[in-house]
Amino acid sequence: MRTSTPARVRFAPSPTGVMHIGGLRTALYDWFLARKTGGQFILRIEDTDRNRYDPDAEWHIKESLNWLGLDLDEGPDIGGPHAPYTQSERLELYQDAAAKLIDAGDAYYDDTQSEELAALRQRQQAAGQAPGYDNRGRYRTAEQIQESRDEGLDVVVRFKVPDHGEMQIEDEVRGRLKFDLSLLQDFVILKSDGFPTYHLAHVVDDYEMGITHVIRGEEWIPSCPRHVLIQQALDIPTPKYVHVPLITAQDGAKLSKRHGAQSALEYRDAGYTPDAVLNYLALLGWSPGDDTEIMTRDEIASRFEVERILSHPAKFSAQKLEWMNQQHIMTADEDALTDMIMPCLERPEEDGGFLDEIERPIDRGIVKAMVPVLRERIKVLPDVVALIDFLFVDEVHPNPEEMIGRRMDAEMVLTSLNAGIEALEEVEPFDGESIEQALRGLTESTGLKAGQLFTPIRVAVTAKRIAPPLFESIEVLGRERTITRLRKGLEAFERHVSNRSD
RNA sequence: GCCCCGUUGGUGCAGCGGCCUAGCACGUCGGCCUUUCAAGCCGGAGAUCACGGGUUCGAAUCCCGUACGGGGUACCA
Repeated sequence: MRTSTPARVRFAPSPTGVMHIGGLRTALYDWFLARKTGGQFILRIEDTDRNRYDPDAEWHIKESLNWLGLDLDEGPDIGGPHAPYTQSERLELYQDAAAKLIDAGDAYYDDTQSEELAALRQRQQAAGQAPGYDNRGRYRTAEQIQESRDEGLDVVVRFKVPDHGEMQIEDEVRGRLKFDLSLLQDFVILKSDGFPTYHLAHVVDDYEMGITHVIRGEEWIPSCPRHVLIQQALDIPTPKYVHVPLITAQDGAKLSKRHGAQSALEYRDAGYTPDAVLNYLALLGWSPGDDTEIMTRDEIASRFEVERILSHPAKFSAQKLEWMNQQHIMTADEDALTDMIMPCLERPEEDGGFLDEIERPIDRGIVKAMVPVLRERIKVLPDVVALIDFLFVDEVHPNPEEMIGRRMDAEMVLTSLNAGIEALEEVEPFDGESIEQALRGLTESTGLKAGQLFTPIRVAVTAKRIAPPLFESIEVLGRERTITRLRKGLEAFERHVSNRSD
């Protein structure tokens, strides 16, 4: 294995809304790289836009990372050698950098007002020209700026972009990127409210925090030359750039609520396991180089390589995620799986949990006993609700008509139920294996086929046509309750038959 | 409009100049197994490797163009 130097990577979201799976995947790649190289994974909150600031967002971001198990080495809550990790608390740093750039002649104060800018854009568009700033503020005098300030006008700081030249940037996934600087206009680095723009703030912070790899969405590629320009002017090194492809919806468009594209926490609530989501997202834009698909987080981390990140966007497939979830559920630790299932059962009926008439808390032992047979027949955790609720209700109301399975008549139902009651009264010990033996033995004495024998019993015991395996279910239900249900089922069926013949 | 990135079956990936009569997985169809449902196993359909030119003895793989898709073009990130 090639030895790699420890990477310092940061996940730097803006607290402007819920955390989307696209952002989450970026965080994943950050984390994988950090863990693979023995480096650090850092969270930095980029709250430089006070207009879009959402106070709940930061919690949502941390909760999402936490759920996926992406542990932080440095961040707002846990601190670190470069604290604070929230940009609004580091304003001085950016203002100093801006001042330095102004002194060196790489940036200037601009008092062009937003209305003027809007009018300019409008005129350009009307004339069929490319809309953009025309660098009109470049040669303002100190006096002019002071005058504007005195009048209460807005003053920003703009970076002065060279009029000519080509910028080449090495991208770790795309190779060499080339940009024509003459197409790039002077851009704002410090807003009139004293806050920096993304361009300035992240460059300063990445340098201050010793970031080695900037992993971010490909929507940043076009503005990357700005970042390198700032670095050159500030005389600080350029980190490695890793622009990852977007995740799109089935129609190729950006993921949105419309597409069922949800935030990370919605997947949690819908019953996906963190390992499955992590595994699925990792493979959306990266692969280990062979056909391996199901992997643990440690496997992914150890096989992760930035060079193997794809350069084209991937469409999100809910179907494949479901399959992958099932795969992880099938191999998950039994206790851990049970723990994940419990809240799905205990939440209120209206939220998809057990019927409200079922008493809380739910008996974890019963659930755990069923986990081995449940795990391979659920796609998402809440699927267990409909599968095992019959174990928790006092009474069950089977539909007699459903007891008559394929190629069966009423007589067979009676035979099955009666024989079942008799056999289950005797079985010792009352466990799955013995129950199976006893019930299977009945095929000979009754002349019924296995299916004909078990269908009425299943329906009487569970009130479902589709249920978990019978013998395990009966064992967990217990002898008393099983026999009671069989008797009631028998009565109900007899009533049903006589009503029908009337 | 201009700039940037991309393009392998419906979807996610493998492929890095000959091993490709293009492999794997999801999905789909059929079968087996079977107490229901799953899981598992076996098999099928599905791709002129976006298109057109080059380079080469040889191209899905390298180069150019076109088309299409996406992104950017803010005192948003």
